[in-house]
Amino acid sequence: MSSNNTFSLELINWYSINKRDLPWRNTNNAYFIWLSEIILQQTRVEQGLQYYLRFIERFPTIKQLADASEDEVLKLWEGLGYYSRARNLHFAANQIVELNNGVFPSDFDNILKLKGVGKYTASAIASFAFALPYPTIDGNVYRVLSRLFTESTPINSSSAPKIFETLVMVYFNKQKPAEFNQAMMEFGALICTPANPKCPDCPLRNYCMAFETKSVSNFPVKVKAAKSLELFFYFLVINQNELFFIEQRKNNGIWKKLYQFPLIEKDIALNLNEIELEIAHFFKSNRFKINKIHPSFVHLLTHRKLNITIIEIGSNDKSLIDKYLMGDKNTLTSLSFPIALRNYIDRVILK
DNA sequence: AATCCGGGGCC
DNA sequence: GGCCCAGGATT
Repeated sequence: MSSNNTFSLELINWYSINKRDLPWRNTNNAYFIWLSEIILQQTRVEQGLQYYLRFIERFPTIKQLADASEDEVLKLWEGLGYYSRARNLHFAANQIVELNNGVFPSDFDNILKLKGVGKYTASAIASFAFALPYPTIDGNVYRVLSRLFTESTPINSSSAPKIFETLVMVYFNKQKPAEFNQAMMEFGALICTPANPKCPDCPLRNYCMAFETKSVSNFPVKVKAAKSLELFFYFLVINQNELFFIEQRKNNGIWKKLYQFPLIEKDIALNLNEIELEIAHFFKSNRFKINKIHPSFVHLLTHRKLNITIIEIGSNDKSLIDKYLMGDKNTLTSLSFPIALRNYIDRVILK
């Protein structure tokens, strides 16, 4: 297919008129573009925008990001979710400083070597920052392509990447890779939306096989996810003269490297008597008494339904100081906690 | 090849 | 209550 195919020209023309004015679109700085792509992984533009502005203000250069502590990067990321993105971003900044003297790599293979950068993100940076001809296939593009071609392969199946790479190359514009890629994603975000796509206003509906066959609502096809697991989290808040017992999550699983209060994690709900027994067992001590049990609330993750109960307990048992960090209110403010705990900390402890 | 990893907005 | 979002790492 020639790179000046009418589809790509009409798409790019639509984009030039209708694109949103976003800060990472007004720069050629590969570092800023990389940062925006990491923030926007599985994240809506409106949700990521303030984080992007915060990061480029605090870390104007890769070197400054690399020199920061992991805790500070996580704190700046607090509330955005998928925290491995922040850890990998920080790690990759150090990769760039050590291996390339702080200069962002300018070829696809070396961009792809950065931790946290997969094929999509490498293609996005390569095309946006360096005008290299790599197509981006994100969730938007999967959806747009599946409708254009009435492609029934589930977009989250293992065979999807190869099939949709072939489809995108039908229309890909190698002379204007940045414009084509951004236009396809913006088109998916604004016109060819998941629910209630704006087909009556669609400038490309003459190319759309799903529109022609009145089957737009059947695409994209997706394999249903497994039912999420329900868990019961009991956070134990110990406040001794304005010093709080906290710990950093280390093991594999959610919220890795974030901070939290001592946690009893169960797969069934506990009654009051069972909670008391669990606390005694947890601390191997009978010298704790419950001061307050806050109403339980549900915190939903993609694969988990967490029923969270925050329990304030008291003790004069000093034997625990070695096992936990002792944080004051300033510590609670400055460290990165899961958002469910952050809400409690801000509302109840810090007021 | 399947599973895990957050939080928020929309329907 | 389910789905989706400028996906990637791990097993």
